[in-house]
Amino acid sequence: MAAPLQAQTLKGFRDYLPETMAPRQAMIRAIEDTFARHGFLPLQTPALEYEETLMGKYGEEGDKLLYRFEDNGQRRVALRYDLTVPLARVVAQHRAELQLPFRRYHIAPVWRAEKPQRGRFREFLQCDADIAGVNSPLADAEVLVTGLQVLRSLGVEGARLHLNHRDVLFGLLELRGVTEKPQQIACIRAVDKLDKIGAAGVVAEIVREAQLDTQAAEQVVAAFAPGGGLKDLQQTVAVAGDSAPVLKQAVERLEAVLALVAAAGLADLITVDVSIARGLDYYTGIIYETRLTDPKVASMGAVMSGGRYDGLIGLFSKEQVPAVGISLGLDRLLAALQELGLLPTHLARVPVYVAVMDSQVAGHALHVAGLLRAAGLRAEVDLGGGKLGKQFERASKRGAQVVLVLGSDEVASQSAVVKDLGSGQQTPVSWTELPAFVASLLT
RNA sequence: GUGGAUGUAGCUCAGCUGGUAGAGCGCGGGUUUGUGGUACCCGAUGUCGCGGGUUCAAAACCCGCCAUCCACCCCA
Repeated sequence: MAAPLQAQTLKGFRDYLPETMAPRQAMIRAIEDTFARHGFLPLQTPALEYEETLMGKYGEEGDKLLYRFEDNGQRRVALRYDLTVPLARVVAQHRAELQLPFRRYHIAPVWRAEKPQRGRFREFLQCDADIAGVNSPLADAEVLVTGLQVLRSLGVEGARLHLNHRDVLFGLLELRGVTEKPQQIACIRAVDKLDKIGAAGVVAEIVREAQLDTQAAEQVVAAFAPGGGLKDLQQTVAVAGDSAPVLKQAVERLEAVLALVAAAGLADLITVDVSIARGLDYYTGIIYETRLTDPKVASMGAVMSGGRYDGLIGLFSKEQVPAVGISLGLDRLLAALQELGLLPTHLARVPVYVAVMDSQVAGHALHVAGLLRAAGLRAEVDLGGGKLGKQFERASKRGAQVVLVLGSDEVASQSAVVKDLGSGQQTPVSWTELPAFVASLLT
């Protein structure tokens, strides 16, 4: 006999066994439901796109991480890297059929050829909600509120959304005399690491990467340093006055968005954080990331982020269409929750087990199981046969909560013995009473 | 892409300075009659990641490869 094939998954790709898939699916449903309740409609797009659709949208690094290849018709194609660029393509391509503002949600896997790490995979599920067609604080706030409500509906505690604005970054730098784009980007990259390598480390990196002198670098860091909250920004604006119009406008935008989120009762989940940089590729307005505060999983990075991208759709169309969105990385969130022991385990178990005394009653067992299933209860029928003790053993090993025993006596009286495996108590119940009785045991 | 750590039964791991492998959990069977989980008894586990080398002898030492994890980079 030939040796069996190697059973293996690709690096960075994973199987989701029921133990993780069951809670994962419950989360997906909750997210979808929350998106829908916030007025977003479902959209789906192909996993594969033309290479040129995706190339150059994510920056140098991003291009390297695209899965690219040639299809059987010699077309250059790539697996989607996110859900935002496909959305931009859709809005441009179906512009005539869509009514603006267009609100869509999209839950689907994306692929990035990165080096896998804890909480970082090559295939992972993104859950996005975006609004195309409106550039306003209200649209920004609507998207943020939706995202925060999603986290709430998932029961995620200890998450914090760090909000910033792209023009705050550039405005602060220009105020310090850093006006060259490459220098600005180098500075922003460095500042992004403030909480990781400290102020001195950031100064060093700016001197090295942006070729500023130490004094200038220190000034830059000072502009971002002291926690970098909204108050610091407002103070900076007050001092700078009209000499920093871009900065002023960005800060006003942040104020407006924050006020709206506060009115929705979610202010305590958001803080302004000028050190948030994010990909500078297509973002043009607010940017943000959401991190879990528990130190055990803080290093896994952001679980939900996004921002405003008013120029992206225009790349695919003559018309400029502003847009803003949020993106939740479900598999990273799931990995974090799993590590924190916050995933429910009961979902991967079937609560009702129907024992079958002998083959004579098999048909009746199916009938009884059917009564429960019709009532919305999850039930499985024993398939292994054998002694009743064996069947009970299987039931409890599988995590069932209730076992129904069905023998010829029970069939004769149109009843079943219902045993609660938790308490050990058992009761004979007629078939008509069965669904209600079992349901009462499961609550 | 750069640097570091790890790789022994399904899982978590032990195996001291080289003498061809162990534990716990899990798994299978049993403790007779239509009752599981707890207890007791018995049992099977394995190219010691892969390929070379050193040696009388390698799971252990050396080299290469692969995989996983961690940090950097970047990100969800």
